[in-house]
Amino acid sequence: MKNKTGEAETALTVQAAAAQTGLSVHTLRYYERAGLIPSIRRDDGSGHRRYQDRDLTFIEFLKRLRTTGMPISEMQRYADLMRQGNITMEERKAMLEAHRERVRLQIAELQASLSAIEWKIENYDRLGLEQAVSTSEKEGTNGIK
Amino acid sequence: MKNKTGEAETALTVQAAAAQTGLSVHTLRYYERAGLIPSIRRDDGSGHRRYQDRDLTFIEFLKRLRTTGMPISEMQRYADLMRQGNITMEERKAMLEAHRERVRLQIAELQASLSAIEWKIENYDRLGLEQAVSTSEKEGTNGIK
DNA sequence: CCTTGACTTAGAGCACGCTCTAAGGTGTAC
DNA sequence: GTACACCTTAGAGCGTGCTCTAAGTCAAGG
Repeated sequence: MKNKTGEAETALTVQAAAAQTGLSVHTLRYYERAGLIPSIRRDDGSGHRRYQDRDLTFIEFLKRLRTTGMPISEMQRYADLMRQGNITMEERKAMLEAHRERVRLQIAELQASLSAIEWKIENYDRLGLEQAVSTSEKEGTNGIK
Repeated sequence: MKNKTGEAETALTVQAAAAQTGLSVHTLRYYERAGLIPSIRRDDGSGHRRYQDRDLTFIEFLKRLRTTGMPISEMQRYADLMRQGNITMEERKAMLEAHRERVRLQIAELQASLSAIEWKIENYDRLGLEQAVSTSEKEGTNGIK
């Protein structure tokens, strides 16, 4: 959905920005109100939001943070630091480093869980349609409800 | 925290089960009420829950499903199927297979986000304490608030 | 001019997954 | 027998992250 030759076109409406980022219009406004997004420029007459390329780039980054489970409150802190300028670079970097570790842990946990799930699926294969009782479930058949 | 030589001891109280699984007492009862856990046996006189090894094993599996983002409603469906016995094995296996794909996707997404975060951290290193404006943020310094 | 439609705001509402409360039962220790 | 710890239940409450509503503004088209 690039404009012409892919050069700076800027100025998307909130709808267009929603379409492009995959967030809802509501969520975009919510993020801005929450102070996560710095400043979105407005159209002179109407006061409507006009998303520029750098806004969209930053929103993509915010999406990364959310995807990886960073709470809104921490993203607010990060955005606050950005607003304070360069003197906060170290702290921002430290936040990202801490978050990086959490993400690595998350990935490791998911991988362990994936293994467990795969193992369970293989169990269903092994004990397939002949026998039933799997290695960790001997329930069923007793009408509990 | 195994009992003696690590053999079958069964019969943990809800507190002990909570300690062992890392879930709260409240959550254990909530899961049972929600029909996620099949049956937990009760003490004759008091009616108190007595968690057996297989209960704990199954709870660990439930934790895997939750960790990987399976909604409670879907876990309820899975537990329902278990209660219906062996004829539902295929459907249960299908559920796990579908979930496995979602988990794989999640991991891929997390890894992509991790890369983005790492890249951003490296940016802070590169533009370090000398210059400030990073590749995707030229905010700051304009007192918005 | 006036309708249409996309936008604006502040604030209410909602789904999810717990988490806690209130009122009461059981059983062991003194 | 009574204090105490620990359990039971049904149901209310809560934090998070959206999601939606109501009331109003603006600009372009007929």
